[in-house]
Amino acid sequence: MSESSTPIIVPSGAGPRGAAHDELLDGLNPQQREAVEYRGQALLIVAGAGSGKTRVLTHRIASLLRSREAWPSQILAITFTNKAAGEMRERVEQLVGDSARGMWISTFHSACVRILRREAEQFGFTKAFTIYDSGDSRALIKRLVKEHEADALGLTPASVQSRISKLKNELADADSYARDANMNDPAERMFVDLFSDYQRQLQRANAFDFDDLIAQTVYLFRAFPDVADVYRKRFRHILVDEYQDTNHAQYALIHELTRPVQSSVDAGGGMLALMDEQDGASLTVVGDSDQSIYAFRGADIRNISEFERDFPGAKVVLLEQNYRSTQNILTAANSVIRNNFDRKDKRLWSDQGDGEKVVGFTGYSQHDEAQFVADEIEQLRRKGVDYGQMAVFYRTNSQSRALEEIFIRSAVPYKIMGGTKFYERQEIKDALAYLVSVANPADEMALRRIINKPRRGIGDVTVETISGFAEREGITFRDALGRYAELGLGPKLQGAVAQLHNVLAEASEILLPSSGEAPPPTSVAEGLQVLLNKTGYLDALRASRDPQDEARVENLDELVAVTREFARNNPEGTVLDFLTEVALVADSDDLDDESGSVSLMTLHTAKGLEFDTVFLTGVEEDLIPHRISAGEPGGPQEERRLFYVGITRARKRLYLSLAMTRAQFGEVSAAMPSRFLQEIPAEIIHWRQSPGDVNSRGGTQSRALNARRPRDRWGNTQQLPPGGGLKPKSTAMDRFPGMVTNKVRDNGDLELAAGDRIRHEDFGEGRVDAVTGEGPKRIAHVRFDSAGSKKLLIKIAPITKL
DNA sequence: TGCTTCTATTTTTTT
DNA sequence: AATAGAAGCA
Repeated sequence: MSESSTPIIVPSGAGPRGAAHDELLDGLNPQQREAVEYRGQALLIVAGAGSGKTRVLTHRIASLLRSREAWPSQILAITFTNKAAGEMRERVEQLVGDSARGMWISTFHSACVRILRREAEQFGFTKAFTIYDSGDSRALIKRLVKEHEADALGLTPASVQSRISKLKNELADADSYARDANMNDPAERMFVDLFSDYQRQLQRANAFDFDDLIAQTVYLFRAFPDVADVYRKRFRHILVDEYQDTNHAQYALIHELTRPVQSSVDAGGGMLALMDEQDGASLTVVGDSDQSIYAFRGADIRNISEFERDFPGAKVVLLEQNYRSTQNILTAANSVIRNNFDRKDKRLWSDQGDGEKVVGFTGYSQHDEAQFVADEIEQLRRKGVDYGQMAVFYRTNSQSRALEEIFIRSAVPYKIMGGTKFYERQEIKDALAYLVSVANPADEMALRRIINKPRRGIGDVTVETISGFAEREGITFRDALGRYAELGLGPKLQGAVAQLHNVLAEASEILLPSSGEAPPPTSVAEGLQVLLNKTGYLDALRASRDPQDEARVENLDELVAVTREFARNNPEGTVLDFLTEVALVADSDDLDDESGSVSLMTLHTAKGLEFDTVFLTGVEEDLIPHRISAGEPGGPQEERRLFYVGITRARKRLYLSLAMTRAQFGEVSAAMPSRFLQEIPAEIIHWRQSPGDVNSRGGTQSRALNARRPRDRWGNTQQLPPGGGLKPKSTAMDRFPGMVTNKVRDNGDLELAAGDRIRHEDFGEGRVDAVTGEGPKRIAHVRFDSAGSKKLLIKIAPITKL
């Protein structure tokens, strides 16, 4: 690439990289240094798991800033999660101090929202646009599918949604799709109709869905080169983390941003004084194709594997030394990932020594497995390992239930990352829909959601009446509410509509004062409370006899607390800023890590994190690799990468566990050990209880237990125990002294003291060593005669005092 | 319109 | 097993 004829914005080029840099390079290995110091248009850092890539990235940024090669405002760093962004910002701040302020360090999505809020007016949106999460867009699609009666053609809301999402990630729209589709097929025609209708509705509601945030930004840049140039001139150094997980739209966005700027400089008086070409921004990407686990949402591994082709002259740096894990853990990881063909061979190594062996365990049921995990956690805790340094991973969110149940009973403090998100709860979505209805009156979806919550007697019929009126008059649905007297409704309904309208108007005055003054920081909390109280939403919940509604009230209290917290952190923040944050911040980004608890999360959420001790549970066929992945192209390989990601999160101790039977859909079925287990060399696994142990033949072959299930899928029923039948038939149960049944009770008032003897339904008799905690959280520390020491939550443990 | 009851479906992963 | 949606009835 040609040298840039450096224009105004770029600070004077690099001075000799001397003394000032040394401390930034301290403690880095030669490859890491190279990655920090390289200066050029394009740099690919192939960073194996635990190879210190965040360190390299932050030091690279710091190095650019310190040498005055870049101002903070010229740096754009993109990560995949808000949490990663926050961490990166913090670490850069540690290196360079306050000057980190002006940098953009954010996710693709938040960066795009920021750009779109500024530029929305360019193409038919307002800056008050709302962001539809997948639930919102599913609701909209569902309505459209119904209206078009598309189900008759075999189109379900779910399938339509995922197809639209995939297409958007490929930057296709309804028109471009229609050009290549077989339009003789009525189902295809219908899909195209739905797609374009969906897009029309979004536009009308002044809303973007998740995929639009990226795709529409690309569209904006392509349609308005002047706008794009503003950002191209501004961002001179772009850094992208987890590049292997970018999809086509994200790739295109990066491409647009790194284009050379071909712009005229306005010399004043409308005269174009000189044409100036400036090189595109320098691009640094970091990634590891072995950790690509988001193909299902359009991530294209080719973005990284063809980087050198896309950016000719790109420099590639390989980081293979792992600073995180012991050699045994790395050996396990390497020997698993090796089985993926079509990958560049890469071997992580460590100089930390072998460390402990990987521990394997096979439980009878998922409860049994969970009990093993809980016991092991307690034992490690007694040895001084912090709860916060232990994590439990699983493939699917539903697996967290059994773990949670046992953890509660065993008084293991835990937190679940991700999963059913706070912001996806009904009552929270309702409350947010109220805020949206005020902030973005064009959003009919939000209004429809809350128009009859709480019950106002406004049903489908009335909604359609209002909608029809709005259409005839050419006004928005929201405005139609304001003209309640003209809707031709009965007096009761008219009153209900009028009341809703008035509350919305009142909240609007608080949140977006018509005087044009900036609302005070407390306005969001205030507005929300007005909406919840004066609409009667809270009253309805309080009056309800559904016990769940009590929890809903608490959740709403918490939401109000969140708005207050938001106001503290963002004194200038408006209701729009609040809604944006809520839409884009996943629960896994929860920044206040309660360091005193064990983290539970899916393997996907685990990416990018690390823990001293990792429990990888449910290592079974049909779970990992997941059954559904088998049919998908590249599915099994992606599952293997996912397993690999899980293994490489562990620093010192890795546990792999599975269960012989697993309950799913309310039915218990036999489970088989995952094929991935066999890929790990036997000598580095120490099986506390191997699948072979539980196999009635006592063989080493991995087979499912012949549990007393009539529907054992191999048709086996019972077999003789290894000993040849001297003892009565051994059932699998004999081998599980710690097996757990599924009973929960309430012994809220059971009084226990040290020295008491108790009987536990699963663990037998034992002696109480100590009682700690208060009230409903009282915990008994019990030494059982046969099952060892355990902590039990007295309130719910199945125990009786003897 | 709203409540109750019955039925069908779900669980792959997420910004 | 749990829940959301549909259908049926008041």
